Amino acid sequence: MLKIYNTLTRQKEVFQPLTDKQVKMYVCGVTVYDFCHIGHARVMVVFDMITRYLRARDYQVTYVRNITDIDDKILKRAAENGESIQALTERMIRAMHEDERALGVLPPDQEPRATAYIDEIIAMVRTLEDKGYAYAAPNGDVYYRVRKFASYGRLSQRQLDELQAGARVEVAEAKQDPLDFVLWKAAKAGEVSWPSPWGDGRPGWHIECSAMSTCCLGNTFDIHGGGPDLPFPHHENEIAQSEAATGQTYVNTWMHAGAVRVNQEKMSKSLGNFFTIRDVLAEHQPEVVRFLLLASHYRSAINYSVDALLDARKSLLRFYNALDAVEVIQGEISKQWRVAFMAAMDDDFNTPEALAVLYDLARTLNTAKKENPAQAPALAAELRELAGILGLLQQDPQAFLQTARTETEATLSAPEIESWIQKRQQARADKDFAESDRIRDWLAQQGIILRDSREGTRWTRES
RNA sequence: GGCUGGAUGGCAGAGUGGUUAUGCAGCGGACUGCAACUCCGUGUACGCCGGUUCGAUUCCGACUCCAGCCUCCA
Repeated sequence: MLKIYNTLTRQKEVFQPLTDKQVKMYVCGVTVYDFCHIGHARVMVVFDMITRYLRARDYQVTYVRNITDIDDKILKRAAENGESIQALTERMIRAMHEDERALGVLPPDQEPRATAYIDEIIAMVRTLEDKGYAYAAPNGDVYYRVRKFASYGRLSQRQLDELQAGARVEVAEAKQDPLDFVLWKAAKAGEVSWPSPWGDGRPGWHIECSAMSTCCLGNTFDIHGGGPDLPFPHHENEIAQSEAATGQTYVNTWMHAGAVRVNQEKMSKSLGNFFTIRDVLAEHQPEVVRFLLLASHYRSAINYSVDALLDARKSLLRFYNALDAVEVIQGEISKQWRVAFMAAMDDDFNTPEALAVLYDLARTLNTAKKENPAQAPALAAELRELAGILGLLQQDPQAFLQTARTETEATLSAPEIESWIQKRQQARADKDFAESDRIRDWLAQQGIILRDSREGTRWTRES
């Protein structure tokens, strides 16, 4: 029985999709004006893990993640760069895809872009206007009349009057109420725009998600996800827009990933303390980053640091050492690990507990390699298969072990290393342990760690 | 100020009304020519103060501290 924590109700609930065995999920993607950072990576990896698990549990998942490709920040950045809006967004979308493929994130089933849904957005704004939830201001903007939507604030547990009291934003003159938010922005001279019943303009931020999710998944769907800073106002506004427009429940389960912190502060664009995915991947293996992101529960805050990455790498070394030098062949083994793994994941996607099961399986595999070799291939197969549900441990063990942490640390080539190992083997055969140790120490200085076994000497590039 | 989370052993990180994960580090042992890898053993830690209870880290209340949202942000 799968339970998921619902932000709307602040508790874990038994997950019951609208249609049996089918899951419709929408996740808020990124605004493509810059490279993605580790906070974005967390949302990508977490919802990828969730999708993989749901599929492993035989759900048919339709996973939609949007791309915001029109927005004030994009206009500003494109102007700064002296490039067209399209050139900027295409470049960033390409970079985002590279980043997430590196992290083992499977492509969503659909990746709708805001600029491809202008007609649908306009149609939804018109519906809101017809129903009295939206009004055109004299300046050409169209606003949502927040106080008309009775349950506004439910998701983020906010009282309207308190919101108003705490408002620090400059209130646009054209708004009838300071709480109202923009659905359609009138274009200023020279700005990119689309024609609409209210004049040339572009969509507000929140409306695109309402329009695209509804178009792709229907008026009501199962799961809506996003980052930790989205419940208010973004998701709150989405609910107001969609439910006012369709008259139906928008989303059953709301899921939000936890923040990534740096030195106990949220990693964010505005604080400027963010690390882009590509910068991190220049110095760390992608799977290490993915492991770090899944080693904590998806809702808890995690602290990003190089030390945390090194710890994650050590964990992966343990797993890949277990998978090294063993055949991977499915066979009859105890179901205990699979049962425990699924139980952990059924509990709101508890990946730390699921990983604990995999550590136990890895230890059993290590023991079997020595004491019960006939069982080892099946244990290895189970380990790889269960880890695969998390998108982990799918590399060739040697490939992982022999990859340097950073590009620059790969000083010796593999053939060179093999050659030194040969020389050392000869020395060992001659019982010339002084020479043997001299070679091993020298290789260690180059970052190469040797492991002798009956099957021969294997090597690992240390971090 | 309002709202929402959190505070677990040296570090990371789950979880539970009583048997107190897991990983890293440390210590002892096995394996090894010596190591590394691996295996075995070893750690009663749950912010503070009250309350409920036979019993609370786990439930309730107050407090302290940390973080997030309330403004663009995943």
